[in-house]
Amino acid sequence: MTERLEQFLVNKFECTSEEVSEVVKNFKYIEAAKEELLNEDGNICRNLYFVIEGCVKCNFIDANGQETIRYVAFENQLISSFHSFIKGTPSNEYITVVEPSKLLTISHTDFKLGLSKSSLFKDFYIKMLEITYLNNHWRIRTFLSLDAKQRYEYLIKNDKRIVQRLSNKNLSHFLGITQESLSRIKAKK
Amino acid sequence: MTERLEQFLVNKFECTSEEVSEVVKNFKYIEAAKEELLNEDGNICRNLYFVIEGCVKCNFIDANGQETIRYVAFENQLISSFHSFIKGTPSNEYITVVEPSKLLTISHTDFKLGLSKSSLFKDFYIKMLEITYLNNHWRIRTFLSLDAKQRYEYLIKNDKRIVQRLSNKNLSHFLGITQESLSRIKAKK
DNA sequence: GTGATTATTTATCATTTGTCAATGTTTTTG
DNA sequence: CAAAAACATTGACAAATGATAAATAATCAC
Repeated sequence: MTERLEQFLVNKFECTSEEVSEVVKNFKYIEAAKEELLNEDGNICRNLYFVIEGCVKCNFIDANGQETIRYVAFENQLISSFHSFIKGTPSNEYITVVEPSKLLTISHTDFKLGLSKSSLFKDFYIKMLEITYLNNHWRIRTFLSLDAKQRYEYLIKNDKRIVQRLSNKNLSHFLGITQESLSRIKAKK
Repeated sequence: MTERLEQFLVNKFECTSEEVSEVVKNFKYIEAAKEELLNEDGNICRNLYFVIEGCVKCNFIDANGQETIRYVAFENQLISSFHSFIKGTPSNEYITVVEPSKLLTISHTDFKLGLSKSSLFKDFYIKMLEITYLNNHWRIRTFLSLDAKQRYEYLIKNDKRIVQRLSNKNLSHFLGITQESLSRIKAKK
């Protein structure tokens, strides 16, 4: 079940399949049902996930019960409550399965071990952080300079999967607006 | 002029001063005047900067002439148009000096060279990406779940330097609102 | 399949934020 | 120092978004 991750790594790095399997062998395969929580708000996030198939979100609920979605991962994307994973401090968000999913997962312990032993593993980590950076960069940029409607149109243009596969509710929470606002935006088009 | 960077590295890593100087020797000292552009929108950003003293911002101007500030660096912080620096593609933002500044800078070429030669340099890069991740995480989170007033109060509580040292105009552009809105928020308190 | 639950849309009204304009204040520059 | 430019505040109004409620529509659980 690790072909997808291997392929992902081969695409991102120039390296042999032996090197790739050096990284991949540390991951283990799991399946997760819709609405399953891979980590809970308040707990230290000790795992990193790679989505083979399905959809997983990082989300949190504020004092008024309002949900917000910080990040969504589909096929061939990595997901974790990374601030918690990095620092070993409690997370402030959930990791919630959105669609029934097939995942590869690695524990923080194995991750650190891999980093200390393998140079390719370190390169993998750097590449992962770089990809994450680029993603966050655009997320910040769109929030800074676009209104809700423009952010919605940005997603349609640049990340259509999110618009197509998330429910309106989830999509609105990813955009940082209410369901009702998203309904109006879609109606007005 | 490299003591600050050395100290920064010693604080962040457990390593000897010889190891630190291995990284630091690749940086060179420059001074920059207020309003000086370290990189321009459309150009590939080929340098990374460490602020010894002063203040530098990453900002962009939209079609209506509206400025937005994506990131601000003060003393002991790194700054670059990192998406451009990483991928070697044209930047979509300026790097603008806010206060007269003393900086250390390293070219992308020397950075890559350092990465390929020194293991500590790779660790430095990982640490830098992690710090940047944490920063972006909070920036995204506040935009998703807080309104302008709450974001302003968040800054006062968690990053007072930004409120104290930026002009109202710059601060409002960092918060993603207009100067007028910020004025009203401050008046209402 | 049916009832219960959840999601979506629509409408109304309140609040926040943006736009434009006017004015006062501070900073820059010659 | 004085004029000019940039910045900050305030007010009036417009547009965007949130809150609440109600009516469908879709999905889930038994």
